[in-house]
Amino acid sequence: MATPIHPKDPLALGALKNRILAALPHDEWQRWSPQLEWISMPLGLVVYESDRTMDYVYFPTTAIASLLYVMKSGAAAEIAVVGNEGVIGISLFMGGESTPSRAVVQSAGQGFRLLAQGVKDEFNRAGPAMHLLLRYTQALITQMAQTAVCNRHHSLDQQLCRWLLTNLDRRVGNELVVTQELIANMLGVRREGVTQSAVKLQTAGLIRYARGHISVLNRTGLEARSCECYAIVKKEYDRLLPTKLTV
Amino acid sequence: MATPIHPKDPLALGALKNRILAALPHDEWQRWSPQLEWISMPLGLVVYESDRTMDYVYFPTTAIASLLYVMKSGAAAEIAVVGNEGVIGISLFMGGESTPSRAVVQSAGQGFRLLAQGVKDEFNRAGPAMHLLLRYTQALITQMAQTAVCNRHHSLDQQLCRWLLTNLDRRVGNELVVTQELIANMLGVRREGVTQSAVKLQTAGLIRYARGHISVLNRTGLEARSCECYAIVKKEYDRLLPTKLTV
DNA sequence: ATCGCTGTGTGCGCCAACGCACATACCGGC
DNA sequence: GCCGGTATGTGCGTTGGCGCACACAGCGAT
Repeated sequence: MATPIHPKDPLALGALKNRILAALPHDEWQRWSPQLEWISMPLGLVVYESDRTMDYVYFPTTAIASLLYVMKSGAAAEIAVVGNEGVIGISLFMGGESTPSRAVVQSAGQGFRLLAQGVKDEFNRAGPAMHLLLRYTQALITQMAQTAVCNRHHSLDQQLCRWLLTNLDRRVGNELVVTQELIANMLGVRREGVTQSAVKLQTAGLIRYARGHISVLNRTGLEARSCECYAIVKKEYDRLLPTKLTV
Repeated sequence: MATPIHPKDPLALGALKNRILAALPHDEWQRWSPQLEWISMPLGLVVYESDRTMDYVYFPTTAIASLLYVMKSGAAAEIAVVGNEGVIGISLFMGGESTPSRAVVQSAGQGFRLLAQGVKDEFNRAGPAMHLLLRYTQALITQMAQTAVCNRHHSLDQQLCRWLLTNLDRRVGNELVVTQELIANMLGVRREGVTQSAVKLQTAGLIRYARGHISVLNRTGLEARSCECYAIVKKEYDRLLPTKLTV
């Protein structure tokens, strides 16, 4: 289930940057590759809207999206993050076709997309691709569950560390391009609260930031300040998904 | 996908009390029924332990279980509730075999169980039963996601209303047998906080309670005091799962 | 060089929920 | 009828995060 494919095909090279696509066996890849569309995913792109049937599933490579629920009051809260390890639009193969939540690109980048019918067809073969998607879905479930726990019990300081680490894992390098305002929106807290926590982290020498750029200077330090939720979720992703990316 | 089966078979009569089992088509029911085991699920039964491979999946009929995560500190938080509408042990067919969370019977009752291999075999047929289980899983995902949002933004008063309604939906009658202490544990809050909210609800004439028994006197009133989360989740369950129970 | 917009820093009063400490009330068993 | 355990009620000081208000700092456009 883990043989990377077509190392000389430029499409495959891109696809290797997504953990799901990279894990597709040869036959599955043969069927998928002609249908994959390489796209740009700019900041703020609404990948899918709540209660709307989706047309595509998305496999981010360098982009990162947040699944979030927007309340009637307008306040929002992030439910999960999907980056190069996953796929956006699981409800297409889970059978519901839509969800009450929304997916928004929170860090611009690229990705692939695949027409809804394409995934469904592949899923209905009940082969390795289906099992891969289901295992990913279970990992996503764990992330959501842990988010619920985290929202209940952990401090903003801890949650900020977790958020930074979760996003860092889905990027190359040690820099995040995101404002404190945006982080606050994702976490569902006040911008001022994020500032205060960020000041602490910067004072402690763990991060350095300025106007929408955050550099992580001491990853281990962040992990130590984070709550257990980060490690729990990461462990589940590593357990459930084959082969980490090498690209 | 929705034809109830064998109305004269006592096993089927019991199974009709679980929304998943009740929705099984005839052929699927023929295969499952010999393997189903009717069991009692007492209060406190740990249906599955975190990170342990499960041996069975469970289909509660009158029992209700909570999926919860217990932190290193010992504090816990409920992630989702599973009662007669669902199945406990989705990780068996999702492919992960275990989860970091735990399932505990929170309201004693009965249910059916089915050996792990039985569900897997059925699931691998990729037929109606698989699609039914996946749609249920999506509903469960929605519940978890909404729990995350709720934990972030809503007051204890609102969350208590939601919890009562969620549990009421999985029981017959208008009475819950549960202590405030237990509710507090599930919600991940202080027992005193639950008392204070409960006093308000009783004063408002919405509920009446004494020593572990709560009677709901005014369901509509509870719905009005609850946050939007309750309705969102209920709507998704009704959308994703066929045919409400008639028994 | 200046203006304006965006992003960050900080102070202040407020409130929900917390931790702790007890008081009371009910129920079952001897 | 009493006793002990369980369930619920209540007060008090603390605290993390909120809402608001405003100061300041960097960066780009004219």
